[in-house]
Amino acid sequence: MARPKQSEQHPNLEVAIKKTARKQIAKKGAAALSLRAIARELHITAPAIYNYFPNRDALVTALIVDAYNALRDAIRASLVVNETSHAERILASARAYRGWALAHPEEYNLIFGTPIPNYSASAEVTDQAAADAMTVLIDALDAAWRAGVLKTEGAFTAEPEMIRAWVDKFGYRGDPAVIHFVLASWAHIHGLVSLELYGHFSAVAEPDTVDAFFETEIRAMLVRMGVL
Amino acid sequence: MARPKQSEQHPNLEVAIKKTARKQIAKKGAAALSLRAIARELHITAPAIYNYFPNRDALVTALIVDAYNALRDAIRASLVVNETSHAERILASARAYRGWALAHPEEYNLIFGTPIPNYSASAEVTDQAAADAMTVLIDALDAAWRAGVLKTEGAFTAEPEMIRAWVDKFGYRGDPAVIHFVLASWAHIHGLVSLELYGHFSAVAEPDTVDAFFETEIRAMLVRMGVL
DNA sequence: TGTACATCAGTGAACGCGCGTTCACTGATGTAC
DNA sequence: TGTACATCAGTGAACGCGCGTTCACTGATGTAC
Repeated sequence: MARPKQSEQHPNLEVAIKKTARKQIAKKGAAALSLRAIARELHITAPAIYNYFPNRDALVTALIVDAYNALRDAIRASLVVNETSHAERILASARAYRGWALAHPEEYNLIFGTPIPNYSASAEVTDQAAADAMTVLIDALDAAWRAGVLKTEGAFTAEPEMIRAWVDKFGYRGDPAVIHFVLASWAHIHGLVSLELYGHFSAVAEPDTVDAFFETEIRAMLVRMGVL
Repeated sequence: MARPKQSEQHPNLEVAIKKTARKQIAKKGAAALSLRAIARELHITAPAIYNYFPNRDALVTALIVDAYNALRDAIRASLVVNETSHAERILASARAYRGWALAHPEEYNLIFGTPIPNYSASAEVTDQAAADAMTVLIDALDAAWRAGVLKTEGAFTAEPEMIRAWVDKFGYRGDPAVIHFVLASWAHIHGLVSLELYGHFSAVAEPDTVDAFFETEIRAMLVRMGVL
């Protein structure tokens, strides 16, 4: 049968493929991602996808990179809007992180969830995207530290080797404790978000009630850093 | 061909099935769990598994329950051994949590990782196991609170609705802030552990360096609760 | 403006594979007499 | 101690399915003349 005029069905098929992939991941989980299922939903044949991605792994990698970039953009946007105070900026970035995760659980999964079976990431490209996202967080806390509102003394007794590795990786020139706080905050927020996302917080299946708990926790985080 | 004498090959085939399942999950991820692959490794045929589990989902459910119980036991053991002080007991339980997760990443995944595609948990039985594990954590902090070494004032300005739900669920009769601290600590530790587990902390792929960072963090947790 | 042609995004058939589950069966085991 | 029998854990064939990937192909599009 004749090939339908490309522009009629999908103005940008590469984007449509990724979009459909995300939709299916949201429904069935990243591990169940299938090229044939994507093709079916787009009313194309499976081999057509190979014009845009050399194989399934390449598609997954593209999705992961997109996810990192979207998360980074969401956080960055929250920082720009909030210029009232460093405390508000940091709180806003934490809320943006959670907000993005709740709005795009399938992409959050892609980044932070269980590794997908039979998929091996092409580390270079995903690592770069991950570092980009991390940079936004570092910048936010660095700005607070430079402004003198972030108290780093007593952050740790002996500087963990891990912190030094991160400082080196990002060529960070400020107080290493800032990096420590970035990683600690990230871990805390990630813990909150991922427990919420997978339903471990809902003692009574009322998801909305997590808001206040999250708010309390990120404020405690700022208290620890001396910002609040 | 003749059936091999049961006791010769696998003294307890049900246990062997679960053990092999765990092994394969560790290697390929929970999503890739396959009855046929398990059978292959055990040198039996796939239908034989149906003598022990009515279907694949039942096996997964059993694995999840086992995982919750193993985690609970690991934490409980750490509490019994450490009776020097409440601070040490709580630190020990945090270390036990991490230690168990690192030693059994596949089971940790089963509990806290991305939900498995095409698997729907039989909630009743897994919820009970989850509650059992949570009870151990609650008891540890409750004991510290009763001994007066856990400072709950100022834990939150307004009690989050979520905390009340948890207090009700466990019929907890102490200060609701204790429950708040349990959930907060759990989230923090879970965040640390899951980022470590999925390699997000290894800036330079040296996993051992996380130890000191984790130690610093759980101490900060205790400081926040007034125990340290 | 009209025609010949190269491009290349998509098709459809085919490959070999592994999966969960069902079914009728078999034969070693332990028990009752 | 010896024999008949019920039990039931395992077998092997079969089912229908969806998967990633390959291949030779087709025909609409845009371009060069």
